Amino acid sequence: MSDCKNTKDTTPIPTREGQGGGSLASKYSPAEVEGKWYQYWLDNKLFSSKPDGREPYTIVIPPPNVTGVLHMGHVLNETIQDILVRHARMEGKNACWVPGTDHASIATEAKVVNRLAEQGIKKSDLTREEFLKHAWAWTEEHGGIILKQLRKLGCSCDWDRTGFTMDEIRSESVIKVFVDLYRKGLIYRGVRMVNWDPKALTALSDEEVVYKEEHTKLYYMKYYLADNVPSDFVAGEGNIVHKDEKGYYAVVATTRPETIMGDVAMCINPKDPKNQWLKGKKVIVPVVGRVIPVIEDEYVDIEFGTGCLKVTPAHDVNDYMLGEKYNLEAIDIFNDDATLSDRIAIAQQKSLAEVSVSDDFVIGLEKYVGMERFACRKQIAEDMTAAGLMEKIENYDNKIGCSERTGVPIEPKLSMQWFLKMEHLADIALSPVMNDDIQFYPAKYKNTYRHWLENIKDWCISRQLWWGHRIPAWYIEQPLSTSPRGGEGFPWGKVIVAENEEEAYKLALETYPILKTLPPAGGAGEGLGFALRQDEDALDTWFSSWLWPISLFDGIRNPGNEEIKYYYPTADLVTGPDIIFFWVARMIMAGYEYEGKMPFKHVYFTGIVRDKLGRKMSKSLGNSPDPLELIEKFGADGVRMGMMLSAPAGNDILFDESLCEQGRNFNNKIWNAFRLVKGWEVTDGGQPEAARIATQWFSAKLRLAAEELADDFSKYRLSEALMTVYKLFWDEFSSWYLEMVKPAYVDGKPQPVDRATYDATLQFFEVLLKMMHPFMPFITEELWQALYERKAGESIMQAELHLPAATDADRQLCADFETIKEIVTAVRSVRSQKNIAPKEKLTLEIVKKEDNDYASIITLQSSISKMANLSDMNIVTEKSKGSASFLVGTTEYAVPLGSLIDLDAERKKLETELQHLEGFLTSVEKKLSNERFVQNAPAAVVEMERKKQADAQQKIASIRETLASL
RNA sequence: GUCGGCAUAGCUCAGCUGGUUAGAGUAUCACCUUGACAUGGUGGGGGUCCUUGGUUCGAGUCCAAGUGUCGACACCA
Repeated sequence: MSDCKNTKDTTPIPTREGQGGGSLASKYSPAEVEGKWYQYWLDNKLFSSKPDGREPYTIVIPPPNVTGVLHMGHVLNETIQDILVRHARMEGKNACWVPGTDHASIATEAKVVNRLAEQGIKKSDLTREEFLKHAWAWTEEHGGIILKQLRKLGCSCDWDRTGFTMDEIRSESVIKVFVDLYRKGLIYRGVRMVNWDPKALTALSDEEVVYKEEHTKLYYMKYYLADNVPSDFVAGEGNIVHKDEKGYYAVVATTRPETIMGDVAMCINPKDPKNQWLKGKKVIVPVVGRVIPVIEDEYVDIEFGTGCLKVTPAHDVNDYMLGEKYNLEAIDIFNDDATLSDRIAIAQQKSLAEVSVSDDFVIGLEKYVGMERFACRKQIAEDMTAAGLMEKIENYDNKIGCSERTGVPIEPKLSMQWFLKMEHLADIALSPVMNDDIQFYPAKYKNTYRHWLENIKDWCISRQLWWGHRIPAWYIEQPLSTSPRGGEGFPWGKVIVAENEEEAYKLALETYPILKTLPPAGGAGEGLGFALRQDEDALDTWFSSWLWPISLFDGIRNPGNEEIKYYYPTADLVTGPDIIFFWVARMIMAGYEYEGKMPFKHVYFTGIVRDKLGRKMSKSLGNSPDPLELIEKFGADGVRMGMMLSAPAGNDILFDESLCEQGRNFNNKIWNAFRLVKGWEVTDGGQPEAARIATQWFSAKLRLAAEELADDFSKYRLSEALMTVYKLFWDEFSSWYLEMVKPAYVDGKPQPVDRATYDATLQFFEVLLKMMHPFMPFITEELWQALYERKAGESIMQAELHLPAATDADRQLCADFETIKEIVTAVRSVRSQKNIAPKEKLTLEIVKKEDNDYASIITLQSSISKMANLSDMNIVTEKSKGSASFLVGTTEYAVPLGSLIDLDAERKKLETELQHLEGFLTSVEKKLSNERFVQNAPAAVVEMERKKQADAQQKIASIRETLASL
């Protein structure tokens, strides 16, 4: 034991043997401990859950991307889930945490495309089947890495239940739901304006568009009048007319000059005084030479730009609406990758053929064909300026809608897509959250949720991707191998939605009996007289994620099975508020639609993990630590604690490595407390009074703490719960309890501890370990196993925390102990001020007065003696001359100092305190002398003030007395 | 622009239905290498509770306005 301090040996303790603390290293080393116990938990199937008679507690993991790697956001999220799961498990619930991964169609497909590109393979050169082979290979190669990493963190997931959004069960569930919703009339297909990602080459949902602030330009372009303007033309009052040598013109402001190629009208507000002269006119689209009408609609903002709006129905959502309203043609000028289509040149020829337009206004569009959209914007602006068609260009700050995944600006595009009607689903999902059937933590997100549901638009669920669930829709076609069959009344091109191709054939024949009249086709596999071609599109990833809490228990394919009946609804969902619409809201919809019940009872929204300067963690800033390196450095328990120390629900957390350091230090503290206790030699001697009192007090303290802890958990205040156990262990247990029961040293040798104290201490330690286990699973298991002899396969994970409820006597004892602590601290403070060594024994005098409140303290005096290192405690009526005194409550205490006393300093200290007390008394008396206070305030409050007054008066008298005697 | 949250010690945050001259962790300062732990011990200092007004016997807490800040949504081409 004596050489402990110098040892650098960090070998973890042997678990069963080696009860002697003396063999333990002075520093806790997590590395081996953590690996060892995780394997033990796995070997003994301690995470596994099967339905039984106990109350279930279920969490489904927010599935990370299958090819992702662990980042700090995951650490926060998964730590919280693990804490909740472990806590529930120790409450005796049947805890089931289901892990899994998400196929993340856009992200994964993009990664596969990139890798193929590195190998010189273009996606377009591959068939769908070939591409999917590559994608699966990639998934198997990189998939599940993140799940392995979760084990390092200590996550107690039931790994046998691991799901994947594209495995068989989940895929079949998705298809089944699609078919069902289609048959319910909630899914439809149609041409709509959608958000097009020109890099990923797919449509996106509104939620997948993020807006970015950008500095752009506002271009003011000249649209010359096509009408002959009489020479005596006079615009009315208030009109603003533009005219130059080429003629009269209107000015249109736009941020996207390249889209003029799709212009089909110019729109003004009918009430706009400055543009009245344009009513009923026709104008020439510059560069293009197309003659377009001036239309009127109040949609146009009079104040913006010049009040003239160019209408391009194919490339702007609002213009699209105008186009619908006024029956305008939509000219799509872009290819799918947002390069300029050759349709623009064709359109120009067509428009020039109709009306003759002076060459002054026209530039041949061939040169722009194939150009990238932004290059074209720059080019066309230059060309227009050169041709005198540009009035001016201004700087303009704008928010651009960009693809969440690829980051490129979205192109609004008309296309044929599949949509899910949201009205009914939003209806069933709103009220459970608003009336707290499903509780949000923090509740502020209820507003966000409501706002979204009340303004919801139909969900575009089709994606032009291959990696994902292929839409189960087939189009009826004529077989290729036979000559065209034509014929009126045949359903060529009609869509059939079914769970598989076979079903689709059946359904096609049922729906269109006329198909039965066709002679069989000749080709292989074309026994029927028609062919079915499956839709090429895949489904939005979230269309599978939204079923996750149901599909993980196979509740879609096998409704009402044992598992879904037992585990659903799940208890808690832990996720970031950034996916409240993508995922949380939609799971609630699916939950009510398919199970008739909420998918989870509580939603815990985490904050975003930022660095200590408040910046988002990102690869480019290099401010995102690698969680695995942190775990190596501080241990998983240390990292978990570092994360949780400052992570109240919903608040962003400013992560700093020093928090993990704090966590590691705490582990070390626990470790060393264990070393102390396990190093004790035990005798059958009697229990010292100080130790007897201490054990009594600490068992009361534990009961109170357990209540506090339960309260914190019930409110999902996990960082406060952690702080509760942190202080309980470090301050109450280590600094007070252990110091009180610690046997003394005699002649440099530690004395043995009595059996009663030893047993109690071990029991306390076990309770503390259980309280800390959800937060720090590894070290608590290590020490729990070493504390007592355990059976094979046993674990702290399953140890329940049974503590009797705290009693009034417990509360009183703990309150008295707070007084003791004050006295001890005051004595220590005297030592510190007077430079008296802790070893030197002191005497403490309790000054007896009428109405003194020290009665209960006297019974605890042995503890005071021990902690303050006193030789004597005397009750006196008159304190010794030359003593330092202090007040605790209304009782005066004094430490005789003899020659050590510094009268000036003592006087000064007392005067400061006196001043403070007098100020306090004044404020209390002011209150009491206010008649309205005495009349209006509750009696208890007034009584309290009177007590404060009396106490203060007593204290002041006591200090005055002391001052006088000095 | 609309809506919402937040503003308390150097930092990160508690502070419940208004009622001790406001608390914690951390940082900081002083002292201490003692015999579980210097990844430690002991003691201390540190606050105009954003501003202004109001309600009230009484406001960090309730109300209003303002300022700052963060977020959601909507966007004017």
